[in-house]
Amino acid sequence: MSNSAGSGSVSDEFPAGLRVLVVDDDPVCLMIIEKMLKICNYQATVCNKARIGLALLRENKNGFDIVLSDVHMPDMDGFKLLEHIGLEMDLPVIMMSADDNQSLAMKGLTHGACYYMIKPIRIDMLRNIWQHVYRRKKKKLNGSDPLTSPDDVNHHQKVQVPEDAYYASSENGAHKWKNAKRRKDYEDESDERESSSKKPRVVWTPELHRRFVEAFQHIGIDKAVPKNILELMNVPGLTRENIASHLQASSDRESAINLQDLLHFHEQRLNESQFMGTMDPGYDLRALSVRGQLPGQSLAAVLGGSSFSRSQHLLHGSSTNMESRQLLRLQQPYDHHSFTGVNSQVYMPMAGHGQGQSQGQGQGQGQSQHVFPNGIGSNVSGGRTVPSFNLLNQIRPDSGSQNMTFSDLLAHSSPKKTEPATSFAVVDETGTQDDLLTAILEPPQEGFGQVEDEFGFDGYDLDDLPGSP
DNA sequence: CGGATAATAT
DNA sequence: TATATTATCC
Repeated sequence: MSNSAGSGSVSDEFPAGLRVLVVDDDPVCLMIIEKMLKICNYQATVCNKARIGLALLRENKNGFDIVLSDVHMPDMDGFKLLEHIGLEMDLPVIMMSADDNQSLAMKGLTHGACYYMIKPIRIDMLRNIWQHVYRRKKKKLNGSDPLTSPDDVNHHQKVQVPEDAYYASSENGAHKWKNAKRRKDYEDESDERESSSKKPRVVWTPELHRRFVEAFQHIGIDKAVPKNILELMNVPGLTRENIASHLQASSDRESAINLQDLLHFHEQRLNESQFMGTMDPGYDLRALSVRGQLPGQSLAAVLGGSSFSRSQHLLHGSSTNMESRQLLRLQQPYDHHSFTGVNSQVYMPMAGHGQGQSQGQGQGQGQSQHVFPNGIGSNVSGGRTVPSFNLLNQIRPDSGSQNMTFSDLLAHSSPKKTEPATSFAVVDETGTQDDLLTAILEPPQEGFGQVEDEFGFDGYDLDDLPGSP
C-alpha cells in the first residue's frame, strides 16, 4: 500500500488495507467479523484475549489503524482495554456488545471509544469504520499546526489539547500561565508598549484550568463562586471576572459535550440503518431535529428520560430505545469517501427569542430573533446570531472517577439557566454553523424529525435484527 | 452572582 | 471569513 505524497488526489485505496485489530472472546463472533473485514478489504488481525490484544498493540505501536473490541471479556474488561489504549496510544477504538444498554454504551463513549456497535455486527457497519481513522488523522493534522513559533513572545502559547491527552498535568507548568497574563497592580506602566500584547487576555491553559477545577472542588459546589475560587486559586493578576467568565464557559461547554454524546447515539442509529439507503446523493446536509425538550442538563436525563415526548407515538413496542426513531433521512448510498455520520456539530436554540437587544452597538443590522444559549452560541455579528462553541477542547478528563464535574456545577448552580431547547440539529462537516442555524430555524416541517414512510424505513434494525420481523 | 452580549483572537 | 474564547456590561 502506501500512499503517494499528499497530492490532492483522493487515494482510492485508502480504506483498503486498513489494519484492524479485533478483540473478542467469542470465537464465532471473531471469525465472522474477521471474514467481513476481509470482504471489506481490510486487513484484520483477531485475538480472543484482551491482554493479548493489548500486547499486540504495544508490540508494534504503529501496527494498527483501529481497534474493535468487545465489551465483555473474561480476562480483561473491554473498558479496561479501552483505557489502556487511550492512555498508551492514539488509536480509535470501537466497542462492540450485544448489550444495547444505553448506559453501557455511554460508558464506552465517555471513556474514549469513538463508536459503540451493537451486535450482531453487520458488514455494513464495518465498511464505515475507516471514517474514524480518517477523522482522527485529520484532527491530528489540524491540531499540530506549525504555528509554534519558538519566539519568546510572552504572549500566549497555543495550547492545543491533544485529543488523547485531555488534561495531562505537567507539574512544572505552573508558571507558564503567569507570563501569559502578568498584570499586577501596576496599571500605569505598559499597556501599549510592553513587549508584545496590549491586552493580556487570560489564557486558560490546561494547567490554569486544572487549578481552577481544584479550587472548585475543594470549595464544594455550593460555595464555588467566583470570589471564593479566585481566592483559593491565588493566581496573581487573575480577576474575579476572569473566573466568572471561565466558570460560565465551562458549564456551557459541559452542556455542549452532553449534546455531543447524544449525537453519537444518533450517528449510530444512522449508520446502523443506512443499509436500506439508496437515497439520492444530492444533499449532504443532514439536519436532524427533535421535538420535545432537550434540557441542556445531563445526557442521562435526556437519553433515559422522557424527553422527546413528541415522537412518543412513533415508538411502538420496545421502549428501551429512545429517540432512535426520530431520525430523519440518511443518505450515503455507499461507504465511500463521504463523511456522513462522522463529524458533526450540534447547536441548540433557546426556547424564547427576541433578546437581541445588545447595548446599542452600532451594528445597524437587524437583530436575529433567535437567541442561543451563551457559549453554545451567542455571537451577534453583522446582525446575525452566530452560534458557536468548541466541542473538542477542554473537555475535562477522568471519566470514570466520581470527581465533581461541571455537570454537577451545571445541575446545581444553574437550574434555570437557560430555557430548555426545543430542538437541535446536526449537520455534517460540510455544513457550516449557518447551515445549521438554518436547519434549526426552518419552520418545523411536517414529518421532520419523524420517521418517514416515504423513505421506506419505519423501523430500525437495532431492535429487530435479533429476529423479530 | 448569574447571565447575556461585546470584543478579540485564531 | 467563520468560529472560539475571554472581557464587559447589566
